[in-house]
Amino acid sequence: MKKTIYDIAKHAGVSIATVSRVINNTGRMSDETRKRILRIMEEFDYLPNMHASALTGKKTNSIGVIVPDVSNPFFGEIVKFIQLFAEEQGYTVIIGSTDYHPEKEANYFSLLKQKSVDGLIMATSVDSDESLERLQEIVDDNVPLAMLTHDRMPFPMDVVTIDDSMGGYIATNHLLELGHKDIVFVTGSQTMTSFRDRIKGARQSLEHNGVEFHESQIIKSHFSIEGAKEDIGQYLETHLPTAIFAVNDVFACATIQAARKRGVKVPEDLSVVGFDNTVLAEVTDPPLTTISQPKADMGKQIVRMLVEAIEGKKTSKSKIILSPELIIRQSTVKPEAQV
Amino acid sequence: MKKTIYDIAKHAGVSIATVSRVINNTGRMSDETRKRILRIMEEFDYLPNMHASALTGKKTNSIGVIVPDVSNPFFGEIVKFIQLFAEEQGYTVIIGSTDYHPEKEANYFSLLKQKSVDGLIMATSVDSDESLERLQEIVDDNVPLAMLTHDRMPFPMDVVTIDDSMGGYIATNHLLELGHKDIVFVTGSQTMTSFRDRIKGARQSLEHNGVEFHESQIIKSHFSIEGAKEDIGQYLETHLPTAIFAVNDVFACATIQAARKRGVKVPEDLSVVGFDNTVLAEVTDPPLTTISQPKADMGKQIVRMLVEAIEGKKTSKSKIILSPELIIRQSTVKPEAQV
DNA sequence: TAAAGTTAAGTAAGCGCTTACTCAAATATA
DNA sequence: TATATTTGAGTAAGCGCTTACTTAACTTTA
Repeated sequence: MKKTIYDIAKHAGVSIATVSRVINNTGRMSDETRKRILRIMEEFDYLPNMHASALTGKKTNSIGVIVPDVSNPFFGEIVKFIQLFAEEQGYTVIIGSTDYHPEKEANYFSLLKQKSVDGLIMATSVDSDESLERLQEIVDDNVPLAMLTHDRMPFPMDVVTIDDSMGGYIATNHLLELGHKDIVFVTGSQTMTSFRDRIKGARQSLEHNGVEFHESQIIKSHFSIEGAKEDIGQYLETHLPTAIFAVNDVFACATIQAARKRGVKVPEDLSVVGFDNTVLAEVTDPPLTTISQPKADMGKQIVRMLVEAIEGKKTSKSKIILSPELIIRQSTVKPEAQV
Repeated sequence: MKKTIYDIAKHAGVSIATVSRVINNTGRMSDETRKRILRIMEEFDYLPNMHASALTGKKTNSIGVIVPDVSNPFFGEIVKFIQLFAEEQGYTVIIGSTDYHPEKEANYFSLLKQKSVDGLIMATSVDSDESLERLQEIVDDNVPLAMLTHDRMPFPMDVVTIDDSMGGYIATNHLLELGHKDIVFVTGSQTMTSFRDRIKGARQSLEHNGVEFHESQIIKSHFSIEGAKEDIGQYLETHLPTAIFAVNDVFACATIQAARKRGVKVPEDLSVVGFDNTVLAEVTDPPLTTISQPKADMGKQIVRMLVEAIEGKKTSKSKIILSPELIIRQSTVKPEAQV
């Protein structure tokens, strides 16, 4: 039932070596033979057993992608683009979603090593000792690495990010320009370097504009939208700023909902800025002013770099920093306009 | 650098057969030997080469999952749950997103066959000849299949769905109970059996309530949110109903936006019901009345069934139909309340 | 036209593992 | 104590492929 290279060879009246040569398009051989073999492969619906070829050291044509959470639309969209471009280049994608758990991340590293992926894209902040140890093994195997949306490099690797710090800066600038002075920041796990940078940029903006900053202006929240609503809601009980900048759209949506639940109107009583420009920003009420990341471009660039590294067309590492963009919708207004 | 079973065997002073036995926990052997070998494997960070073991016919501990679009929050969430439960059972997940393209679907079947996945979960409607042909090969290999969210079975397989028809029914009933008579339905590709069933249920509800139905009450839209906005907007130019039932939340959000763009207010001028209860429904303006699918439960059940089939604990096929639930938010009101 | 070079294709080793078969030593049975 | 049985572990074939090496049949070259 199962077709092997032997079946093809037998039917073509050649040796398996010849068949292997046409599979890999290597060696010399008469055009006639090659065509005949191709025809027979077609006819038999023959697909080479990739475990056998991987065992001999060939590429597996697969790349691993590790993201914190596929169900976050930002990563959902990113993954979709990565998959699209990887496919164009003839690679399959194996996705791991870590739920922000370092152990899961470490497990994925082991797993992807076992699956012998040809390269690895990471969109998580790899910091746990366990993860780094596992990643080290992958590095030892000379598997190319690329990091997306983070700019920390535990090992030499290609990087694609946006300028998160600038993103935080322009978001905050936008609020300051509107006239807000009392701005609060919502962020998540501080291990996410992208979040840290966004906050850093925000603080720089405050500083440049001569507005003071206190640690108490930061809400550190949990990751689920429900958890975030809770955390933000509690904060709002004690202090109601005129504007909030959240480090991603999920938090921004949570902010809007937490505010609404307490009778605080967005944007009249509270302006909100998000980050990522996901579908959530388009759809939420009010539509969210947010910082856009060029997701398609990011996906394309990272796949391009990784594939070049895999195929040996590129030996040095590079870093691509794309620009974030402010998308003004209706969740931000001047504080004068507030009730 | 690379550790093989030979390295472990040599260091343990045993044959590779013995090492293999401890890896697979088979055969008999003194406790002492087993422990010693385990310790050495640990020390060497040894992971068996899965291509080698797959080559001998062992399971790969991976399952394929095919969805139409990972960036649709409904599938993003579903995939997340599938991944979670699969992992608990010791399986990796290889995800394919087809963008509703039959050729991509067919490609994924080939690919997953090559990767020799142990089982396959499909959340797409498999109809193209090409896809069915490729799927046939997978069936011939006795790979267990499970279908999610669809209830069409090109081959014998396990199924988990909700009762889509009932979902359409209760959504429409809700609108009728509010007093709407002029209801329009937004749907997508008719190859999606789930969409067809939702519309079917809607029509049944109309019929039971003595409300007439015309084909012109159906808007067939494209899949991207932008395309849908366009399609729905055009329809609204010619006819403005008092309520719209969209077969998923993405279409419902598109409806709200298309309406808003034309100055039609939701819910005052137009009530909207969605389907799926994704994060979009929570977040959109106004929050969406929608039909909820128990995604976590669906993910859990389908993984459970598939794994049981893979591990031979289950030979007959079964079908699990879960109940949809109406979640009333603020996008639906009585037409009397309309302007 | 004989020696040298090309060309098309075959032979066989090896990738890292599993497993049926084998075997010697230890233990049980009569 | 002689024989049968169990136990722990090794031997070697084979999974489906790739590829270095080899070979036989042609072509060139001088």
